[in-house]
Amino acid sequence: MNSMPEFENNNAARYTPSEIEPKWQARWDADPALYAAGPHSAGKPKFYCIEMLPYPSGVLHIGHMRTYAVGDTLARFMWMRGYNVLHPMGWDAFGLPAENAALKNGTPPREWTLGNIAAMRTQMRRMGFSYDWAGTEIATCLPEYYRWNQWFFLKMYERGLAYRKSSKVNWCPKCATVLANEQVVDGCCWRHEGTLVEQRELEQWFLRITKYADELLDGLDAMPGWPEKVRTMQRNWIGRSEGARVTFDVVPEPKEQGTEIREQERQHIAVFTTRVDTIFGATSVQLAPEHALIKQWAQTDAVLARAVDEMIAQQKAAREAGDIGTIEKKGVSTGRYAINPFNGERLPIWVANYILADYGTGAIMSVPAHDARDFEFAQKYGLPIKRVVAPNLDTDDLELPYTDEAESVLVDSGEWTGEASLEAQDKMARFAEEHGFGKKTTTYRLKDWGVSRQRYWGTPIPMVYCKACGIVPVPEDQLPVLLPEKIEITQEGGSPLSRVPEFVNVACPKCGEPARRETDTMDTFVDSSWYFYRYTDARNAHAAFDSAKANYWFPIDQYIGGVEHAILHLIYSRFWTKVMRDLGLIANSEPATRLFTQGMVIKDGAKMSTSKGNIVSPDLMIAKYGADATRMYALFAAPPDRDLEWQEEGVAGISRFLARVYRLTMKFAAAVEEEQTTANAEGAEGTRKNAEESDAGRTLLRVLHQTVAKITEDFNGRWHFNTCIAAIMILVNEISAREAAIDAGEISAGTVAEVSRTLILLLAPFAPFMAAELWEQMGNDSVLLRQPWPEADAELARESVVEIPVQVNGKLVTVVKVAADADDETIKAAAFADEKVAARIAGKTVVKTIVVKGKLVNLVVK
RNA sequence: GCCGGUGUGGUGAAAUGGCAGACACAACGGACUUAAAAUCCGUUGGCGCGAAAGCGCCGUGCGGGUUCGAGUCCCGCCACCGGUACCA
Repeated sequence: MNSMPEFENNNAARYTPSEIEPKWQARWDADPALYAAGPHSAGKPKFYCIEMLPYPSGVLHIGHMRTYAVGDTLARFMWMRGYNVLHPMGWDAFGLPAENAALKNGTPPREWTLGNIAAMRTQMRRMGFSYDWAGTEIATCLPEYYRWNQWFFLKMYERGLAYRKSSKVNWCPKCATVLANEQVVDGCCWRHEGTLVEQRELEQWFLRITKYADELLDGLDAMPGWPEKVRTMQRNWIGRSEGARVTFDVVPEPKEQGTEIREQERQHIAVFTTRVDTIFGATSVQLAPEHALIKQWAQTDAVLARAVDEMIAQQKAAREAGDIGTIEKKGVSTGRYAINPFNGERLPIWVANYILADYGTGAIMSVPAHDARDFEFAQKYGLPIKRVVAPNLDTDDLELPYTDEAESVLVDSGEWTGEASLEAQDKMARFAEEHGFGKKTTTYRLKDWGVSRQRYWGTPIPMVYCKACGIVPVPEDQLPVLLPEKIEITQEGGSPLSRVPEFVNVACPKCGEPARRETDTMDTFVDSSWYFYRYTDARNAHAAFDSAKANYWFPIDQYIGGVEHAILHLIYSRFWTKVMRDLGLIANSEPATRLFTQGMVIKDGAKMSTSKGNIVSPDLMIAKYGADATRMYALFAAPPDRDLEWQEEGVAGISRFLARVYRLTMKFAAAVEEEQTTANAEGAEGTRKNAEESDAGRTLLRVLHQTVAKITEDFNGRWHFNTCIAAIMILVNEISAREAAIDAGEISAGTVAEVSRTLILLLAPFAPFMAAELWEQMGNDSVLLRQPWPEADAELARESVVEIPVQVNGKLVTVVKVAADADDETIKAAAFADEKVAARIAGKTVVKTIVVKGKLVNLVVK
């Protein structure tokens, strides 16, 4: 037995995250004030940082974990920078999976959901995320929260922003329920693959988001802190297009001729077009298969009826196959005609499968010469193609379809011939309006938000239907309308709540007579549309939140989440913000100044997901490598906005790095103590004496301060945490390389103390458990999170000698060393003095010398 | 089709228009060990020359351009990933 090495081994501090992490987790859990935001009057600048709240599915996924690691690292940094930080967490706790779980194993949705929340909260605590649980945690399925959904709904109803109308909805015949658009996958139910979703006409509640369409769209231009991608997606989703509506009269049926047609019996077709300037080129009118007139005509026209049915069936099939965009254009003539109000031409009316019923008016004028789709259609069916726009009046040969409008003029367009396209659009629309057959119109792709769901696990819509009084809102003082908890979830159709008599039967709030409650619940996107306001005042029992608190914290300084919410959640919550502003509750018009969308986590080349079976469990990672290594790897492996390939070897690498840091730092603890003792004795801030420090010590200090500067800069700007961590690794490598010198006392205790101390501070946002442990082991009893972030000392960070690459004609020849503050002439001289340079330029003429101070020299020779 | 994004070693990736491949992972070689693990040290873009120190050439998806100088900027392509899809 040779005891010497073993002795040393035993003496070296071993990094044991399995001991350190639970110890600190317990301490942090026991101190609710640790992550609580300070008072508003504290004189500190505020920083409101949120990661999108998760759905409590039961397991924290490594993809979530990455998002939270990004937010947590930033929040910790901002704490240390002296900001008043609000960093909340909550649960998007309503939704269909809870009902599915109930169906599958009989667990009541509430129980299932709260159980999942508890499990995930534990996972998050294990990761060491700095959430103010006590002050902010919310679960949207609790009455304390959802009563305010109901309250907002009533406010919107009062203002005409919530209304009820009959509308088409997605209906799964197997679930016997309405589905949200996002639950329709390739035309089928997400739970019943292969079961086509039907369109059913139902009475539904809608929120009038279209009232804010222009503001939602225009606001995007003034949001530089949001990714361009998200803004573009929202612009497309809102889909504003300016054009004109033009009314075409339908020519009466021959059989009707001779008899007097009364004005109210006349039929009209309104078409929407963005190119009214091309109207002289219209050669047919095309209606959507679902258009009201088609339905009417089909009643007496069996051939038409069959054709329309076929079209609708075919569209369904195409949707099922997922290739709705590539479906072949098909149409059938209705045998009827419409009159072009501009020139009196008689145009055949067709029904065509490429006309969308729910966009514009569900009808178009077909201008084959100037629209690619109309062109394709006209060619297929031999409809005339009439050119009415050209680059100029003399154009003979022109490839069709010709769709340019910016530099085109009208031809063969009667009195409008010669007009520029863009101007004609405006003039012709006004002409139509003056003559009563049209109007300038703006159309949006965005539709009002249908919020009714025939489901159980959601917020009850606070409305009552009374035979005598009609729709009666539940009075505010009767909120919340509680969701009954004892309910059997079955496969039966219709709203589950409609089968709970105690819930349904209610006295009319107005007249007191027996009435029925609304049994639909709200879309869960309502819950997440305003939750971040609730965080600012989460325990308020009298209001959704206190305006003063919301106004202090809003807008959110940094919102972090997945790009998959770019449209739905992020439009709904912008809408909600504007409504709340108009209700006088808040002062801001947009919820978040900056939005960050992190990349996906990839495993084996595919997005990590349960269905692909390539899930990595954070718990397993924590058990093997610790939470610090797990979260640090998630930040190190790629910049946060990029997709991240999860490689376990990488986590192992980080954990080795942390072990090295731990061992080194623990070893220097003695030096730190010595330093502190001396400092106390001298009453000064430190004993470092730079002038007397060894070269090794000075180099170490230089690297240290360079690292501080780099990380501080990256936190404030680009968020490239991967290079921040790399910088810390470089620093640790430098320390490691000087371990022997430190052991030999060649570097002063003051320097060793400063380096160790600062290293811990730098690690604090990335590896909070280990940093806290080391901080304590160094003899500090202060809270690491409350320590000020280190300041980079520019003087110490400065290099005295720099290496300047020398190029000849742009090609690297050598590197020369010069003083960091050398002037151009000195650098130039050093370059010319170099042998290799001399050899390279021998016999040639130097025509130009470029000196970039501190960077390089380039000699241009001939 | 349209809108984003990405293309750099065996892999993840670095690089305000200024030494391409930092920092890691993996691999290989070595030290320690009876052995292994752990740890530490070293090598690692390609090709060529050299006994070696070293030296030369090529190299950031492809083709052009701007510049003293391009992974980076401009023009035109290609591939992959994501979103969207007949929006009149």
